Amino acid sequence: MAKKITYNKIDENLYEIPEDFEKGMNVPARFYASRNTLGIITNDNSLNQLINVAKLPGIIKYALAMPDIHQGYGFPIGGVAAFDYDGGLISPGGVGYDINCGVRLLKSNLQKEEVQNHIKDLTSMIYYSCPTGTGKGACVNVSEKELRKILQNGAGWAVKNNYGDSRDLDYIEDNGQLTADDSYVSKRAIERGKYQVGSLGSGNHFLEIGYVESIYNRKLAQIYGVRENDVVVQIHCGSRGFGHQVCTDYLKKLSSYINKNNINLPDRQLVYASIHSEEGKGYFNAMNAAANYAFNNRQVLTHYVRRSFEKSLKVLKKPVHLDLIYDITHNIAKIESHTINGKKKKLIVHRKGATRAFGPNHEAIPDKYKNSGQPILVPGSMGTYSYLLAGTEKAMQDTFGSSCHGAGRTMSRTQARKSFGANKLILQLSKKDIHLQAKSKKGVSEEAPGAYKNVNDVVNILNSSGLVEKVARLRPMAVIKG
DNA sequence: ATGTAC
Repeated sequence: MAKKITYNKIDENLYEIPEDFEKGMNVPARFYASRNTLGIITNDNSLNQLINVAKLPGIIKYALAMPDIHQGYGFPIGGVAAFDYDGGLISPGGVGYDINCGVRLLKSNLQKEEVQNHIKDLTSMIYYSCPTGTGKGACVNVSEKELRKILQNGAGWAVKNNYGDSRDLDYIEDNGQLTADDSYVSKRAIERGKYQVGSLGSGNHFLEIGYVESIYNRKLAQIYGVRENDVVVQIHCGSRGFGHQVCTDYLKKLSSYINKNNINLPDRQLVYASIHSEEGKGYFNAMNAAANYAFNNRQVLTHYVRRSFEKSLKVLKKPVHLDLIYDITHNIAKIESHTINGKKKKLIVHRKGATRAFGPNHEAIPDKYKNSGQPILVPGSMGTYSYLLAGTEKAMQDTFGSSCHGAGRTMSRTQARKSFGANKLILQLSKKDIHLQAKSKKGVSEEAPGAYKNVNDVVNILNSSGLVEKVARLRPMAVIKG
């Protein structure tokens, strides 16, 4: 029986497991929770995983967990961990299998009332032009040569090949391109990647048409360009089989590195390497290549969503366009500079099921949003609300400029399948005027809102902690799932 | 998350 985890209350919604709680911890472990979510969080293995992360060498300040934390591979999902760049620790478990899983938000020039009567046709048009589900299926099949260009150029590949506008790139985290040497990618990953360029995938990935239901902050909403009743689209997907293969490949390579260097790990799933070693450099480059694959994936899907809107809504007899508000990543490790004890320090920040949430005036934020902080997109569970938030200076100080990525599971996929029937869920959504088009019933059951925390709670925890500013809330009209 | 088992 594992020993009971004890923690101190630091602030209204912030708890800390002290450094002396368990031998080997280098820093305390901190997690954001409310009275409501505390019981859920302590119910799985995620806090033990967070304690193990706190034992890794070179970790800075604390191992952090956002309010959507749940158990993952090695590191908890909803976790943030920053490591000293000189020590150079990088770990695939701190990123996850779905490298650069992320979400983008598009805003149309249409109002809810204009789209409502055509929602089923529109959804169907998108569903048949954007492949969903596991396995092969792509908007565009590419040769190895073209795939390698995607791995190097990210979303820039899509724009260059007429899947989007060059302005789109300004509104993607890191402009949709990270530096990557694709020679570190395995042949097998390349093979899997060729047939999934422009595909949604399955699991919690989705494509959603919705509208701006309420505005919390008029000034910020104006800067981001959203008003009540505006029709919006969210695309949530990642690097598909390509990223999965990269993770698999490097877990194996880094496991050999751990053995070769006689490193003791708190958990075998926490394999890592120094980014300055050949193995670590390899993972970093392959991970960035997968991130580029995902950025490009979301960009190609955007193109087909735009074409579907134009075709399906011809009846409106007006030009229809969708502008990208922002595209944000959920699963990645990045080299960033942060102020630690008054001094600028180069860090490797792992965000797994967590997003970047930079505050106002950060150099990485597009000019248009400079004064408002970075847009943060928090999709809720299927058929519930999603949020548009803004990063704050407090997030820079307390969480290395990070926020949560969603509602966060409370139930395993298996448990959810046993607990919720797909037909009943579809009916429940339809009663709320939400149209669902899904490839598999299994997927629908696994994604039942009852298997997730309440996204309103999660967002309010971060808001009351000062880490995010609430800008707007989105309500779904139609959801496409794998 | 994932050719849900190399």
